[in-house]
Amino acid sequence: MEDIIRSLGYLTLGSRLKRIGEQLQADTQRMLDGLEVPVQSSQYPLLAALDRLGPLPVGELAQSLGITQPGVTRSVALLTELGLVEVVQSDGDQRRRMVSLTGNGQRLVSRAKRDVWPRIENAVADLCRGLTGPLLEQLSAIEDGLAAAPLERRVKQDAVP
Amino acid sequence: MEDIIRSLGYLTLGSRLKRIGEQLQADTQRMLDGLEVPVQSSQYPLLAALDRLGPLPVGELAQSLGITQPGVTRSVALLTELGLVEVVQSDGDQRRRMVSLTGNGQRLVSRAKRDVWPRIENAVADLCRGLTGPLLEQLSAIEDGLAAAPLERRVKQDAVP
DNA sequence: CTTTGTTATATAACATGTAATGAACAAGGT
DNA sequence: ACCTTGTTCATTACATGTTATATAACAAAG
Repeated sequence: MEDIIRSLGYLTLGSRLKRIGEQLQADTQRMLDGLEVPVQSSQYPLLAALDRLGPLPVGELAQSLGITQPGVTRSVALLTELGLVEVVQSDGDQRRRMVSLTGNGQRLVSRAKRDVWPRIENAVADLCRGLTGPLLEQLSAIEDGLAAAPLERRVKQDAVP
Repeated sequence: MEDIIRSLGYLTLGSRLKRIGEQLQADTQRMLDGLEVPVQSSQYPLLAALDRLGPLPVGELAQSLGITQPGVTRSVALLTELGLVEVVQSDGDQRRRMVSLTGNGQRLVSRAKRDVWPRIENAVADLCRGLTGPLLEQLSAIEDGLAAAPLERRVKQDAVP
């Protein structure tokens, strides 16, 4: 069965990148399923941003993640519900709402940084190992690689000694 | 403002691909807005698949697009509503529903193939021109390129002489 | 020819992106 | 002191992907 998105080349590059991204996220999700944490893989960038940059207002969080503000507002509401982040009114400007990690959120990120993220990085690096050449060929190699062995089967057991 | 998704490298490759794909689709949408057709850019792959492969049952359409069957069912309902595709029961197996382009759908695809798709392909090819090297660097170049000049400003006026 | 498993599609519920709009607040000129 | 205007965030409506499940049609076996 011909893969149309692949056949159409540059014309459907957007659809193709989106599709590969979704597949990678789904694979990553399966790697995370072992943890007892009820957080989707797509929420980790937000947590990582707070961990890396410290408390941020909603708008700057959106900028640093490259998504729009309503998306951040919704994710923050979800993660607040889960007790992983909290929101306080800014001291100066009453419009700004500073988002920060809670203790639980900080603990989750620390654990992920130690136990999980290195595995994911290794698995993706393994998937992309040796890739060179034109973009479309690299994408085909990634698609073929994921079909042959999804991320969760690319974890090196000695990745975190 | 640091771009977290970009900074995290392989760890967030999935989010990054998805984000670039969405941006490309949005740019493409703006290139299509000149047409009077109320079809989102994301629907074109389905139309292209029918044009290229002929009438297909829902399941095979899903396979050829690399998405799941419920997604196809919904898109087919939408495009049927717009009069661009139609569904007939298969002759043999009454479970299968063959999807095909209507006259209007065929005309839309023909027009797109002649007037619009070459421009999009050219614009994306221009964006990706000269890209080589590791995947993450190519992605950065694409992000920078889109920020510098979105697709709609990359259309060569003589692309379709 | 009924029962039982499989296949094809539809439907519902959810996730997560977008754009558009409105409310609250800040800031500046008169 | 007030308007006006811009900024920040929440809310709503939509698009489009997913998974899980229901339903209908077919196939195979007694």
